[in-house]
Amino acid sequence: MIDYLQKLNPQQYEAATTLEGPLLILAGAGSGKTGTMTHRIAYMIRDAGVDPRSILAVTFTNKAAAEMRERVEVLVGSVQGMWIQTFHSACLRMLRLHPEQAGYAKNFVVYDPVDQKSIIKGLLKELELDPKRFAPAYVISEISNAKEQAIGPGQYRRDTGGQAGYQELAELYDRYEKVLKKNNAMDFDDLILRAVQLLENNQEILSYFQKKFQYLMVDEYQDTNLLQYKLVKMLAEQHGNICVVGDDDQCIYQWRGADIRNILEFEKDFPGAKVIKLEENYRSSAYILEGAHSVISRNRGRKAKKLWTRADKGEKIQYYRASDDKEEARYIGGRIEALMRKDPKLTFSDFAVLYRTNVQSRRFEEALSAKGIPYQVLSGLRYYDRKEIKDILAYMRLVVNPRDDAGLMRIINEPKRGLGAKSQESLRTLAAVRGQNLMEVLKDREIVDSFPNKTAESLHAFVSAIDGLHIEQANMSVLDLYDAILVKTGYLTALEEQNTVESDSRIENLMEFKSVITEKEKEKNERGATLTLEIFMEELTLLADVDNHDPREDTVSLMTLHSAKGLEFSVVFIPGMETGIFPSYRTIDKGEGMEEERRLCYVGMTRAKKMLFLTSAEWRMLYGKTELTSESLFLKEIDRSVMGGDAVYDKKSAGTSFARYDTKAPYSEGPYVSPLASIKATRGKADERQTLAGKDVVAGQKVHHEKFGAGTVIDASGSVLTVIFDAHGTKKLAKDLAPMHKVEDQ
DNA sequence: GACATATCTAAAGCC
DNA sequence: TAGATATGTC
Repeated sequence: MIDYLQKLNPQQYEAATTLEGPLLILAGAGSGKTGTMTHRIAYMIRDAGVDPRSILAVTFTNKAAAEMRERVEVLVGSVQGMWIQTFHSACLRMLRLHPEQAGYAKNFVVYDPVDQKSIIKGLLKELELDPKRFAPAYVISEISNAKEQAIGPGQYRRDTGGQAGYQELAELYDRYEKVLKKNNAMDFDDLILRAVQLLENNQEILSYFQKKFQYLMVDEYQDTNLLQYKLVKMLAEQHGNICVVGDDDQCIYQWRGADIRNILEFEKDFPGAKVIKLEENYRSSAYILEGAHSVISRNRGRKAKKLWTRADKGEKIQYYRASDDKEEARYIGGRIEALMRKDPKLTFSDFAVLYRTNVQSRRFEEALSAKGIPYQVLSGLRYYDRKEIKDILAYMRLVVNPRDDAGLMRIINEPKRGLGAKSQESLRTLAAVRGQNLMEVLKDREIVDSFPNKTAESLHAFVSAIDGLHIEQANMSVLDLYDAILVKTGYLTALEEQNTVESDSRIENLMEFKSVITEKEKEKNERGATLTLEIFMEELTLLADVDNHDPREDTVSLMTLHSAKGLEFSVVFIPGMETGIFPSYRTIDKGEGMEEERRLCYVGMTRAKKMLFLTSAEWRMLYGKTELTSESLFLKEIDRSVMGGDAVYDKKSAGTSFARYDTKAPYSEGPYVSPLASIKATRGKADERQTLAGKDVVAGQKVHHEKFGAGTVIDASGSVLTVIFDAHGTKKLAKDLAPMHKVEDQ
């Protein structure tokens, strides 16, 4: 056996040394997936004589790509020549090599969601559509979905023809595509779609890449969508050397297009495929694994597998039902303190609170700061989403590609230069009438002069600034250009004049951004290349997350279950184990959605190395209302034998003790009916008693409803509090009970 | 264009 | 409840 492969277990070793033919590595949580993949690449290069240039490894996130690159570098010394990239950047790279064949001009730009939104907004105006009925976000998601299915505007129109509202959507989609084409721009979905089309329509280009990439690897294969599948399939068609790594149990992104069938049907899609299961877990203690398994095994659509560990049984899973959401947070804070007192080796960064929705974070922030516990919240907000950064990026883009209308619209009045909605409106119209890009229109002196004096002046100044930068740009470093933009556009001056706390922090961010550029330049220089503006822009647009999780900081981590995928912590808390929160009310009566929630639960549980705490709150304030909650179905699915002795279920609601649930109940198809009815509460004045299915209810009365189940009407602080048990625990019932009255904090 | 007020809505977020 | 967005007023 080769020395560096010695650390691998037999399955990992086999996976790392199987190079030819289709290979599916089913890598369970904590099974050493990345190590296996990187060793596989190392083996190719060090022992199998594979040319690094013939390796293509794709991941979903920049973080994953960076990690893979780093670890391969450690093993092999260099990643030179290999394509270790995200799906999007790999596609972009192919498209940059053949823009014309893909139907674009050389300097095409990549639009982000903000640009998309501004385009859709413009189109809504143009078509005089109601932005409420056609919310930009909704329109964008429709378009995105269509593109992920490789459905163009024409087919979209045909497919949806006749249905109310779809006519307009089809028109929007069609025009949206035309705008992008005219602006020489692609959105994120285009990157994959156009790359696939490029290969589909150009046999030579396809053959070139098929020959070039003799060895393909795909990480997180369970998250691939139809287009990504097509891409991989095409590239692998000739040689079949395709290795995909993934875990169907961790497919938690179906809602954004991931198609779990890709991994489930890999062997069908790639005949002769070898399947290797990595089932030895190196992360969690046995009780935790057992608990996670008892949950995930309820899913039907999954590949049979079971993680095991050599580690001790460890601590049982703890469950705590708090009285309300505040107490739940206090409890978690208290537990962190107590555990750290007990075990001095624990640091804050050993703890994570993983919640289902971002709104839950607030309570934990409050509770942790009250106790003086340092924490960091990993929110969806990203560094490059900051306005000032986006603005400067838009300037850069416009300088590179003057046809970039979305970029221009973004910054034409940023900083304020008197070019408000009205001027923008007429510019847009002019451009539309003349079929030109905004910049082309602006370059026409006559047109600009036809605007009111002040406006014309501003426009001239704007055009000449951009134009000047466009010309100078060729002989400038990225950093110099950045400075020039800040100064010549008046952006920096405007901020300085504001002189507020906010503008100060913006300036700070802008300065911080300079170090990002410097770093990138250094990086490139080390590899003997120079950082061109184009390359820089590219990397930035596709760089979504600057890994805002800083593991070096000793803080408790607060994040959603989704963003926890791939991470691990000694002690994990999963709060909000309640019907409606987790599983989310939106999925409760949908089998598919429910399976995904269950996978999410599995992902969350398997993040824990040593201890896992699940909590729920009896009363929870949500959307301004306080409601009685019921415990999550998932709690009942965890095998009792791995739960800590002091786990108390529904200690306050009589008749709902844990023992009543048959945790081994067979998993059945159809709507998920929780054995435990959930409770909705509403308070009205005594003379405004709610009726339930035509029945008048009064305080203290037991009620029964064939659909909603049994419940009791109880009395709270003088007025009637109607409590209804509902088999689904969804908001549907709330509607049935309207009008609802607010329930004050108990 | 800035600011105040009204209204609406509520999951997750990779590139 | 809280935030985002739309609308109103100066």
